[in-house]
Amino acid sequence: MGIFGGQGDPERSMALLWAAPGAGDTRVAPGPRPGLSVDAIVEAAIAVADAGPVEGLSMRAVAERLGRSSMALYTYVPGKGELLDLMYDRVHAELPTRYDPDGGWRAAVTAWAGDLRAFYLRHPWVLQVSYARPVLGPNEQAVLEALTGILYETGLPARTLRSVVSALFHFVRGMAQTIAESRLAATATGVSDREWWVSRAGMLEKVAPDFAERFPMSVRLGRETADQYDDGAEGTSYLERGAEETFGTGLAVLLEGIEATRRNTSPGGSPEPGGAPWSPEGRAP
Amino acid sequence: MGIFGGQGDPERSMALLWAAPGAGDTRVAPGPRPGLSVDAIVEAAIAVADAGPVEGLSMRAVAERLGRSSMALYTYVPGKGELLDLMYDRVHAELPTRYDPDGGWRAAVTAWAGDLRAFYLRHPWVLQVSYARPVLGPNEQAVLEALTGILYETGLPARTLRSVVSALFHFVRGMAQTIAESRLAATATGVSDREWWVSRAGMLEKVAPDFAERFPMSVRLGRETADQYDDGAEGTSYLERGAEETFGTGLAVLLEGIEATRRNTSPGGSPEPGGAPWSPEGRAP
DNA sequence: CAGAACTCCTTATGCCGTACGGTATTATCG
DNA sequence: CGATAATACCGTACGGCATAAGGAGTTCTG
Repeated sequence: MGIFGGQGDPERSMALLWAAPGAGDTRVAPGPRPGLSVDAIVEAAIAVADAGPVEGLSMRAVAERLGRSSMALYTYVPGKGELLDLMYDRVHAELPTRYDPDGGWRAAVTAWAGDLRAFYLRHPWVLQVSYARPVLGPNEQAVLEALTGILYETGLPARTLRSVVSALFHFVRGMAQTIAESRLAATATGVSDREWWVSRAGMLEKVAPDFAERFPMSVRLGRETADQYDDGAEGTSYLERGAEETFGTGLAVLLEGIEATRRNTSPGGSPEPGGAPWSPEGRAP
Repeated sequence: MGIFGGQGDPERSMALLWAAPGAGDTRVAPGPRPGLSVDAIVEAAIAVADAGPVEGLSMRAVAERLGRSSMALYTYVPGKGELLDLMYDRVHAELPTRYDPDGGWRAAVTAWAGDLRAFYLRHPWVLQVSYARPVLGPNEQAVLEALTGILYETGLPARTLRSVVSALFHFVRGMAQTIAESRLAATATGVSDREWWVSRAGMLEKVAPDFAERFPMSVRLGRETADQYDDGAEGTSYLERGAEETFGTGLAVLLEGIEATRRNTSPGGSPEPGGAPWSPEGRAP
């Protein structure tokens, strides 16, 4: 999903993204002194986006926070899309650029994933930015660089490594998104996760009394994992505690997969991990 | 990423979702004969959404396709959010509800993932619907049921199984989203993936001449995986062929992870897969 | 035939991004 | 000093969006 970044004059976008942080101080041009700066606008926009749902991020809202009219922003930034690209890369500077390799790649990947997860939860709007045509700013590149460096330790061939990088990103993004949206929904509607699920379960019973026969496996899974978080502890919500376990376990499974693939590969045999081959045609109509 | 579904009167939403397909034929109420139906509206909306980017899905556009005014839709459907929920569940009926268990769980999961991927590519807008507070319709439930059934074959404990289900969904969604957005960007801007990357690479060189020193691992990965798809074959695009390999390999790694976790677990020992434990605090500022 | 129930429409409100043109400010050049 | 040009910022306006409110016409039940 994704909201798309700017499309107007990519050269200008890239220049803005990669501009040295404190550049362009000396002023010689005529005209009134600039009261704003690209940096200030990006910062304000991040604050607005962090404060609520993505839809709240409007040019008007950002300008208001800076005491200007929305049109004043267009002096500094080509449009909303480009602003989003700048915000996107800027916040990525929060993430570590290096992980200690001494503890082994598993520990490093685990730390990387945890940091990224926490980062997405701090800035959920980042998850709205499309990653098909990446922003290609320096800070996101650094995050990718860190993970790539860690994974080269595994000795996996480059093509497999690329796949693993993708899988890890998608996993962390997906998990974080679930939690972020859940939080958002809770504050937006005033209904907690638990209340929501309880009420929904009740409705399901009414509207689909044959649920247990139609979906036996789902019911079984629900039964066997239920009641674990019913202790009513404070702090994180019902769903979030479950999500944390899901994250940890899922990540562990992925790491096991990397380890196993590594073992299969390193003898110098086929560069492909084992398992059934996959071909792109779906079987559905 | 996520557009949220309806929030007005959940009872009505659930009733609409779980309504029997051909129900409510006999007409006794006064008033003019209904010229539309929920089904017809949902179908039209799906057609509109499939035809282009999600932003093109507006109440006006759907109504226009049906020869009505946008407000006429509100007679049948509470609002856009609820309509989206209905569309979401409706298309999920395209997916198989059962996978042959005789070939083993690996083959079945592979088939499931391939089908789901193809499905998302047929209906990219589905990826925009939030899955934090699931729609909980019958057809999506059936997809979950199918995967759960397959995975119970592995003998994994329920809690691990839940994590694996999540990981698989996030993986397929993420991979499909990359391709879908890439296609969208290509048709929207008229610039192919390859052109885009080439042009971007050129800009990067200009704007960040020290790229190779700053990001050596990324450069190495790029070098070692480059030129594989340079044969200029027709059909699928440059990026998509890479994405297909990435999908297959990533899925294989995941399956390896499931297999390894299964082996670690089945002796009756700890129900947790191996590897470093994960704790929810990030280390970043 | 009266009244109620129902479908569908027109209109209006308040958002959004941003195009256009105007005004005030500040530098440089003569 | 005055003229000129470049710049920052603003007011207004356009076309889009979801949807609230209320009205017109249609079809049933009594």
